[in-house]
Amino acid sequence: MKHETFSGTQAAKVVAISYRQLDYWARTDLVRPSGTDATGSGSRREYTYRDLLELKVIKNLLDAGIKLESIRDVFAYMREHVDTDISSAHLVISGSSVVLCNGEELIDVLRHGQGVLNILPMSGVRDEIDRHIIELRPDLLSLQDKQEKPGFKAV
Amino acid sequence: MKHETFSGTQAAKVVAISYRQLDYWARTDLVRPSGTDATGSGSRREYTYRDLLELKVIKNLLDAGIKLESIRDVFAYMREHVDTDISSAHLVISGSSVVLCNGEELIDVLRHGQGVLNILPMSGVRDEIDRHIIELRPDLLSLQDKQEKPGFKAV
DNA sequence: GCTGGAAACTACGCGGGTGTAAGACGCTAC
DNA sequence: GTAGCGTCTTACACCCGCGTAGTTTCCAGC
Repeated sequence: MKHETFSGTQAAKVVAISYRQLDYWARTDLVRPSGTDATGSGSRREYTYRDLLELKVIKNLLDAGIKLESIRDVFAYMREHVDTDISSAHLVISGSSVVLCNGEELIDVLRHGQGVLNILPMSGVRDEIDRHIIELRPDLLSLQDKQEKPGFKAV
Repeated sequence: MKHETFSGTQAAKVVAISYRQLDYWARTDLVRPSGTDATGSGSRREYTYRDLLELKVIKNLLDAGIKLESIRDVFAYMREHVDTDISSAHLVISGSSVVLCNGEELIDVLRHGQGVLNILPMSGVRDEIDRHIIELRPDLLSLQDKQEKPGFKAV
């Protein structure tokens, strides 16, 4: 499969953020394009589908009122510990630790939770991304293949 | 029962926030002392036990990485819609709406949730507050009575 | 090789949420 | 009444997360 990538402005549109946000996040190492990074004025960033998933997760967390600072911690933690298919799980943030859960596990986490738990169902994230991509680029129906794994692992 | 109240500095210590935070929150109408409000330089704010619960909830949400702006929305919503005993329930924040749940309801909320859910078990909040109060003022063991209702209602 | 457009870069500014420091005020004790 | 202490108040400054605007660079099309 051809590595289908997205420019900065395209990525921003797909995940519904401003270009300035995307740019700021790239400069401050929150999410850099894993396709091609910027190499100076006039160069082009290339975001992969997997990047879009991360960006959308961030956008959802922001919309939920989570501070960007905390989101940075979450992703730092995730990049270290998490790497599996997340589509059917829930992302659970408790303080500085992050877990992926489904079903009974999730309930268990809730019963024992002492602090605030931030919970994001990941299935919705993938669906949303796919919808927006099709809207923006109907040619990319080849995305039906599931080759591209989302980038997180269960801890 | 004597309406036992707490000064600004005492309240700040009990909920483990800085005085500047407490002051800022009072000035910007997030949490004002329901005992006595400030009436100028040298006056004294009087916070009730119920106020302490609210402050502690805010502190926990902040620690979980929630933006103060969102917390303002949450409390605006709660003051309108919520008014029951929260000690045994979970505070669930989904976007701009807030609910109190326990057991099966909570699970249902999770299964149908599309956005991020912020979940705070309230039992821990009350316990934490009580512990810190006893630490600060061992004389107040009269707080064993449950006369003071927490200030939120189920929606 | 020139030109136009799209993207990345830079500079500047702003508002929110505090921290620090110092001043103003009321109350209690003497 | 005045000295001291605990508070509230005010002023100032800082950093983060962008928005706005203008500039620079690359690339495509001619």
